[in-house]
Amino acid sequence: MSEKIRITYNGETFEADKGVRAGVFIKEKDAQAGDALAAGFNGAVIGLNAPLEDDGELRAYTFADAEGRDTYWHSTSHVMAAAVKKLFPGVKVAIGPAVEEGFYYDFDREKPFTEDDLAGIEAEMKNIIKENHPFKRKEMGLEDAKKFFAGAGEIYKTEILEGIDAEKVSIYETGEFADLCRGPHLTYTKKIKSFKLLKLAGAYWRGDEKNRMLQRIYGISFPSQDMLQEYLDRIEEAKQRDHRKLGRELDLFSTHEEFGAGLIYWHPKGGVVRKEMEDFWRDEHIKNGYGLVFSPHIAKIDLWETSGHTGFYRENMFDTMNIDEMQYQLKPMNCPFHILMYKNSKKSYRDLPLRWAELGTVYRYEKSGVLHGLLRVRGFTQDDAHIFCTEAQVEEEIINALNFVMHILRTFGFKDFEVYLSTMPEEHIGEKEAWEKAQAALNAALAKAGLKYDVDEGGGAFYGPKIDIKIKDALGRTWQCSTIQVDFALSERFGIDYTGKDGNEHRAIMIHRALMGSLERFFGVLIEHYKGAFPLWLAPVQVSVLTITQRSDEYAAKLLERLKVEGIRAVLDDDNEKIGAKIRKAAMEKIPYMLIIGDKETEDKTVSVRLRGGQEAKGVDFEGFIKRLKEEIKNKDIEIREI
RNA sequence: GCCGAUGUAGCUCAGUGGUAGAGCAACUGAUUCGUAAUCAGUAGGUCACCGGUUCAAUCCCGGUCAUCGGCUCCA
Repeated sequence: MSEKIRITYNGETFEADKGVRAGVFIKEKDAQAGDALAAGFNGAVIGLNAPLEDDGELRAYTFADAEGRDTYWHSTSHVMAAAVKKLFPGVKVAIGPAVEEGFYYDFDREKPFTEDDLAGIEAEMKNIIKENHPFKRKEMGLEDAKKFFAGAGEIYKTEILEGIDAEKVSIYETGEFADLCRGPHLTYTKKIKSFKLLKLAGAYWRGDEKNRMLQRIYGISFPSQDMLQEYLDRIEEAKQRDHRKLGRELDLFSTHEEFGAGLIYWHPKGGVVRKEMEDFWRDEHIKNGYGLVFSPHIAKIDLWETSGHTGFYRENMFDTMNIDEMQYQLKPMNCPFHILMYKNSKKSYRDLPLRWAELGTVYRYEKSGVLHGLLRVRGFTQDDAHIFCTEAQVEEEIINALNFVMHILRTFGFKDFEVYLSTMPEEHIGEKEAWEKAQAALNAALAKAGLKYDVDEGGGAFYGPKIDIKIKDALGRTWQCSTIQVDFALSERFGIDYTGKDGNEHRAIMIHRALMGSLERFFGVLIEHYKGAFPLWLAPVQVSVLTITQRSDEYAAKLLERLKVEGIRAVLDDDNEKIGAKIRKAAMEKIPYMLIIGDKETEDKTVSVRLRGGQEAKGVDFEGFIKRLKEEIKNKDIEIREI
């Protein structure tokens, strides 16, 4: 009679033989759990092969769970490594984890892999899967493992082992390939139903550019072909939304690499969107008690020395320029200028809080390899603001800023957010007490604003704690735009003071805050979010008037004039083309409304309306249509209502 | 910056060791048409830039610049 243990599964407790394998147990108790990939036991993720030795709570993980997916992808990465080792025997393996979407494995090989190699590796992976190898777990003493991997020439594994402080480590074998690995893994390679190797990349060993560059292969796998196809379709959809592609197609902006990488040229159509963004931004700031300020683009280097930027921010700054024998610096940030304005006159507690906002254009040196369309550039306009306040006002100012951010982001059509509170990092300035007070204020503000958030422990800037808000776009991708940061450093460096009620000088608290972050970046996110089909209030062209024959040109021109008088951005398409071609052209430009004008409309003095989605309405009263448009623009409606 | 790929007409892309081609866009003409492409014609390129090999280079080699994918995920 074997020893018994007690296992709780799905809320029910069972007696089981000690040492029963997790997968066997799950299969017996749960007919529904046939697609289990891994298991959770007393808080740890384990393989289905793992024996259960103690009492405890067990659960199954499928591909629907992050734990299940990680196991699935991690195992696929082992299969890939096994294939690579077989095809390219001299290659050394580094690490091969599951990532957010898929997996990778880093290899050290003299010659980089080519796209053609991927096909061969995929074929070999298919063989390995077909041969249905088990993922065999073995334990090995630390010293034995070092000898084993040193003997195999696996220098990266031995380096990893140097950093491990344990008596035993585990090895997973997949066919002939043995890898140092914590696991867990799938039971057999055949569980991997469909996979694809996606891209090749160079990656530094341990992410450090001082280290050797390894060859990384990325891939992804799924339990069904359909799921893989769905994933590939989503990649394709993201490609279609790429703001760089749409920016060109819709004539929104351009870059001119030959005259400077990472610098953006806003064309008139992009300019309209920017104008609307800015107008809205300014109006809302005035309503929310901000003063609008403007500051220069350069200042003597001395200012940046006082602010400390020449120290901690040097590598992101453009070189200085020599003017009248003095060194001037193109600004990478607006804050020092706002501080100079603050210090221009003596401030008292009665003046605070002071909220100063600026659409300030800054220039930052970014490494050439990280530039990316509108999202990572070298010159951009921040929607920056600095709030100077007393310690007692911090919490309220943060709440105001949070509500303000949400109002702005929601108006632009974003509904889902991820909020992070980043706290004191190891390297920081300022007293611990000040940090704790500020963090408590941020915490309280988040709670009062009713926002769910995650704490990024130690993730704050060295000069203060911060709240970051990431927006989720139509494809569920997240983008970091908004940030609210408390800054102890600059208040100290510049001596930002105010006279208190008690007649003494006190240190003011400075809060940096950006809502959209950078106009360029936010514009890029908007383009991708809307796939170029902007809401009416942002649309570069709001209405296109299309004539069916030249007989309607005169009436159509009158309509155009009337729309323009009403402040609506309208164009007339009186080209000598058939109506189908004109509709196609307007549709590809993603214009929200088309007015189709033929003999009938000219006769009745009506318009025929076609919405961007394709819906049509004939015999529509023109003045009523204008009224509708103006209402929709005023409300900043995201969707176009059916007519 | 580093690794890899790429750079041919405004755009999307063919192509070859003997100085280039398509579709779309543009322009001209014909057509006057009812909800996603009318027909015909014309024009448009230092084949990214610099150098080398060659009788000859857009093509082969080297360099530069730029773009794209990565370089955060830690057995």
